[in-house]
Amino acid sequence: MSGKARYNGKESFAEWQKEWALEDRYNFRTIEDKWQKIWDDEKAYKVEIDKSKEKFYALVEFPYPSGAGLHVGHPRSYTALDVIARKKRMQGFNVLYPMGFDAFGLPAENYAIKTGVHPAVSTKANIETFTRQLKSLGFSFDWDRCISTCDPEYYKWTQWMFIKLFEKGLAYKDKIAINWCPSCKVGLANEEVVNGCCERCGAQVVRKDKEQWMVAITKYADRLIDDLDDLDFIDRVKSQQVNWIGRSEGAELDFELCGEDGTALKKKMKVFTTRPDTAFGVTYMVMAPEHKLVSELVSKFSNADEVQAYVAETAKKSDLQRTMDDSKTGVELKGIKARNPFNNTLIPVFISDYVLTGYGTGAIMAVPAHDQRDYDFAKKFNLPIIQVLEGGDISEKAWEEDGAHINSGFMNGMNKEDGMRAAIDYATKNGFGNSKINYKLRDWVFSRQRYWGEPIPMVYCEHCGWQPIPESELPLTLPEVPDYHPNDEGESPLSKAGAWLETTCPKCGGKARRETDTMPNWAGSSWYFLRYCDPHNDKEFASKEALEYWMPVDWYNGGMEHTTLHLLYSRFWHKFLYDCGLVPTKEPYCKRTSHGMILASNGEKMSKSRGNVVNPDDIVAAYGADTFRLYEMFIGPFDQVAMWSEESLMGVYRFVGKVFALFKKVMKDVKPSDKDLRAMHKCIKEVTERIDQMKFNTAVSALMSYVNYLSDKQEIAPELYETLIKLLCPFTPHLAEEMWARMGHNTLAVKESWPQFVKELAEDNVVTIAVQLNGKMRGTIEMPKDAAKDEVEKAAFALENVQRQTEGKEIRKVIVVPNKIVNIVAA
RNA sequence: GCAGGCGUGGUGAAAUUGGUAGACACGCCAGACUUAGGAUCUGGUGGCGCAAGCUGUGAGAGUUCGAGUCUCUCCGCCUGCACCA
Repeated sequence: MSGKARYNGKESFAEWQKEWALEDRYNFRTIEDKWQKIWDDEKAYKVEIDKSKEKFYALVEFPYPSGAGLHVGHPRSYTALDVIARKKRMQGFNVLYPMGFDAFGLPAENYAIKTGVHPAVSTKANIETFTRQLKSLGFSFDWDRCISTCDPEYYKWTQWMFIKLFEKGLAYKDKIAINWCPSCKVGLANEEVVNGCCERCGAQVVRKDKEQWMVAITKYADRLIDDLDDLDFIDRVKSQQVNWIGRSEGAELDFELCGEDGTALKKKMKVFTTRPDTAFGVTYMVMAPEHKLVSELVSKFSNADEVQAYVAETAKKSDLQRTMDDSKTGVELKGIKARNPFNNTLIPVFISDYVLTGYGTGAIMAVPAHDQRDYDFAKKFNLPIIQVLEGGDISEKAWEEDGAHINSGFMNGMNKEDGMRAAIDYATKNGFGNSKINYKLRDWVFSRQRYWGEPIPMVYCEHCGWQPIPESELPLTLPEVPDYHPNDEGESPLSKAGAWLETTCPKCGGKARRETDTMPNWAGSSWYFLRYCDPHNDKEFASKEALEYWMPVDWYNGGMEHTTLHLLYSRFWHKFLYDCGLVPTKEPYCKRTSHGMILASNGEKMSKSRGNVVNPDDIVAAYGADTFRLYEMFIGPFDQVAMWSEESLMGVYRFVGKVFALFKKVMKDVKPSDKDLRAMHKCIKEVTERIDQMKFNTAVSALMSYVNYLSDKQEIAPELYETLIKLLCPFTPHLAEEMWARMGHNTLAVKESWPQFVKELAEDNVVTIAVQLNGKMRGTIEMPKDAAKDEVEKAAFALENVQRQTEGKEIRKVIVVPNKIVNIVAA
């Protein structure tokens, strides 16, 4: 550390202090610039492995460096974990709190298409802006560990891990429907489809099958559910992940298809059902319009034209539109029937878009009496409804509760459990079905026909099929391309990369062609927390030593919107690496919390188009980083949405100014009174506990109450003020540093130790007890803490109000809750 | 549609997890002060009422000595839905 920087060019600390004494206005600009520079010069937040200390790994979701710059929502999460990281550091932990950039993505590419600016150029500029903005807020990131997913030294390892997935059979190619704009001839992201039309040209978007790289996350479905048990994730994250994976137990059953007259077509229609026991109530069957049996059997349909028209119509709808639509549509496949294997009846077969190809087998047996969607469909198409579970009235709606089986042959009288078992046994014995576990979770579509992403390190050889490129050729860097549009077949812009495409097969040495698809954003963000542990390693993605010291992440905070995608993908990815013996823990994150969004003052989302965006730069310029940080912590409950309010921010600004001004009342020789110490210890206790619980808003309230208490005093003992500085340090580090120095210290406040509270002093020795009569408040009594029950009761009855209102009444019961309440029940 | 969440003064909210509803702020009202500042300080501020008191946590019911908190029904709002990240 350089004395020059510390004393701002002055020879001695005393000289510098003298200069301050003249300045009694809170000048955040000078203070913040000064301390940011000192922290930077001294690398105050640089962290290394130190086995003598307990580690703490705090992580926030790294941002996508958009052209719009930092949003006021970003610092909510970053400040929160900065507060936690700083407190942990003061408590003696070796804290890793890193930051980086999730830098590949669609917006940079669209910007390139529009302007011709290479995504690497615009991304670099955006990262610089973000870095400047983040640094202006005084976060305690170890900037030496900053990473970017678009850096070849980083994505080398993303590609390396993909090859591992391929080698273990978890990456494969499959046909998947994409959004296709027939006019632009491009595949569109969901976000680029507006009301079923192309965002750029307005043409009707259709679904089109395309070969894509897939990753078999479903193979990990059970472990992704089961291992949640041992994790400290907030409940709504856990339940949302469990529901997203959507495990359900049931059966797969085969229904024979036949002609109208019952002649077998030698085709089976496989369905998944969670209620095979209701099979006697099946009155029709439904396939998704894309189901392959539809095209295979098209010659058998007497209404083939109608069927094909419906299939074409369905291609225009997304899965989301299909499930959201209430009105059931569909077409009967005239000319064929299905045979119910349980009772041999022939039933009609339909196609309808309420059945999706992606879930189960893409076909269902419909039980209209006991499923509302089937019921609606049956009513619309005048299909029979047969009740097989006792209990409800099915004249108006489906009966979706349980009941004993009726009209169900061998299952009659059985409950759900027995019925399920009997139905599956029957199906197994007769060879038309078996029990089956199904998931809503689908395998991960890993291909993008885009430029600005990691190239998929695979080559295709006529003889050997798909082969990964040798490790020595990694990273496979993005080639330059003449333009960033996909080609007319919708192939990635990389298909125009000329000579880059041609290579040799790593297996047979023959001619081979490179994969032109790139990876999705989620790839790079699936393992970035591992790279932070050892970001400059060029031999491995991170050393074993670094991983064993730093992993797992102790506390990970991020948005709810990432719960089902990023958070699940990265848990899966990590488990895969664990299975390969590459990481020491089976889960990446011990604790996961989530912050609420910050909305504009009118409750709307902040957006450029609405013109209600608050730029963090303006706030820092007008009020300073400390006020900004403290306001974001005070704005409301951390896990809920909050509305931006410059008036509330002003209140916080006043508070910060008050803390600054309070310094003048600090007198060297004043000793704290017992009451002072109680106030101080209470504040330490509340701030300490509330930070751990992420109740930042009430932690700030506690600080405000303490400052109000100190403000009422004429003279303040140094101990009281220094404790305040330390407690404020995680929230307003610049101010804390400044006041710490003004108190005459030449150490850094951020490296001081966190104050401890004495339990006895943090609690009041006199308590106010509420006195109720029949549950209604009638007054309060002051009692020493833990006073005897009968003493409390006596004092309660002594209240004038109580005497008056109990006069002539019978006292039936007196409830005394120690230190809290006395309730007298009288009549 | 499915899934998760939220609902308390004029506003943001708090409530030791079943025990004094509205802490801490914003705003507002009244007053003080003057280096006229984005001031600062003091007092007040859920509603009705002169008061005693009554009433009050989206609506309705229930459990309890006691419910913002637990249970059920209903209403409203927000978020996500797999190629935005």
